[in-house]
Amino acid sequence: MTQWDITCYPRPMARWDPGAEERLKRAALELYLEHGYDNVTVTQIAERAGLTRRSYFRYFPDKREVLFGGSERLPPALAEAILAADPDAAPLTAVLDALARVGAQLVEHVDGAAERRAVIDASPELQERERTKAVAITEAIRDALKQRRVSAETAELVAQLATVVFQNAFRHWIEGKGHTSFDSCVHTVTDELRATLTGT
Amino acid sequence: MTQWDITCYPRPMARWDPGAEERLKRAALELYLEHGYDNVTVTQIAERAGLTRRSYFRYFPDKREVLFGGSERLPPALAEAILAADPDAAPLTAVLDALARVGAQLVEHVDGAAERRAVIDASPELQERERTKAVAITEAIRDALKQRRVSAETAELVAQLATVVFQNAFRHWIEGKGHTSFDSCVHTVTDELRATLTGT
DNA sequence: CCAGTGATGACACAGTGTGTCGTGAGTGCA
DNA sequence: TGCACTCACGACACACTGTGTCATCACTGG
Repeated sequence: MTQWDITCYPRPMARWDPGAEERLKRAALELYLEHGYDNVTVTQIAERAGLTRRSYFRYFPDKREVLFGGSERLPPALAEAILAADPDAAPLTAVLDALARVGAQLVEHVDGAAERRAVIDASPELQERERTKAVAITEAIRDALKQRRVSAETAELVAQLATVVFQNAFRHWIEGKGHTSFDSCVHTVTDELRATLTGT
Repeated sequence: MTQWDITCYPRPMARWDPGAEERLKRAALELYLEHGYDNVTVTQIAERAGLTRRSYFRYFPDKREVLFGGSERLPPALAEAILAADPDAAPLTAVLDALARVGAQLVEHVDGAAERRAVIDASPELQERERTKAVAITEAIRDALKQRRVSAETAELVAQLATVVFQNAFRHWIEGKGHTSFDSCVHTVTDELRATLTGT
């Protein structure tokens, strides 16, 4: 009555079941939704995924990270897009364009975004980790700008500003799910931000 | 040879030594500086403070919080300053004025600011907690703005923007310790931010 | 058929955070 | 003086996180 002898993978795949990481992610999301993050133990997640507690920690460094798989690809993607932008473009312009472009394709293959948001919103501990992911974005933007010969000070501020735009745009996009493009969300937030700063 | 029979407090003070919380703060800062956050245990902190591990957790909810004592007073102070500002002032103006005012007096009775910064900068775990404190500031600003009848959307953005200003101004102030006023740091950052946004 | 590889299980251990109970110093009252 | 009362603290137990170490076992390549 085990659940991992259903699929049969071709050559270069693993000796045991290769879907372990995915099973852990799904099990964790389900359990966190059902009982709340604090009331779930790593042992329970591992057992639902058909593994032991020790094996969980071979896939994820701690109890939180299981919810943020894939987020490590966003910072380098943003950096690449920024470096590929028009060399003459102003720093903020280059970053916002990159944001809109990368964010648009990011938004495609995000499944369970609403569930993840619900779980995170209910747990301060998970919110702390999410902010760390946001900082990774900020740092990637800052470093990319430095490579474009932007001053350290300006790079830092533009990166923080852009992260504010990104977070709010993403929130807008989730709230108005499907009815608005990510690109327009970015522009809306940027315009509002510009209005508050110049109108002062 | 105990260290808590030196001072003698008046009536409404405690039965044991009332300086327990302060001793824990100092012990933690010292140990974190000496050996690094990860290599220090709560037991070591408590013992240096002349207490047991169990008593540590009666003063602080976890191993991190001991470094952030007093930070809970900043959000309400900011909120109060914002609500006391000129009712006709633009949202960002009101917030930045409050920031400069409250920050100026905050900066006075902050001892060991540089040490705390060094410890936090060396520990991702402490950085996560510090961001939580920043979010508390953002939320206080947002809620204060809402009480000033600012729209929810604008309040959110201005609050996030102001928090960016606050953090960078505080960093500038620490780096140029004593040579610049907190107020001027706020203005410098604000001007730079405005330049990047309007110049785009 | 056999040695090598690599994911996994089993076990041990330090450390965090919490619940519970006992103790002993200081307090208020007769 | 005596006596209950309060309350910070110590002592102990416990669940859980995160990590090191070793054994196992399936699969691979020869």
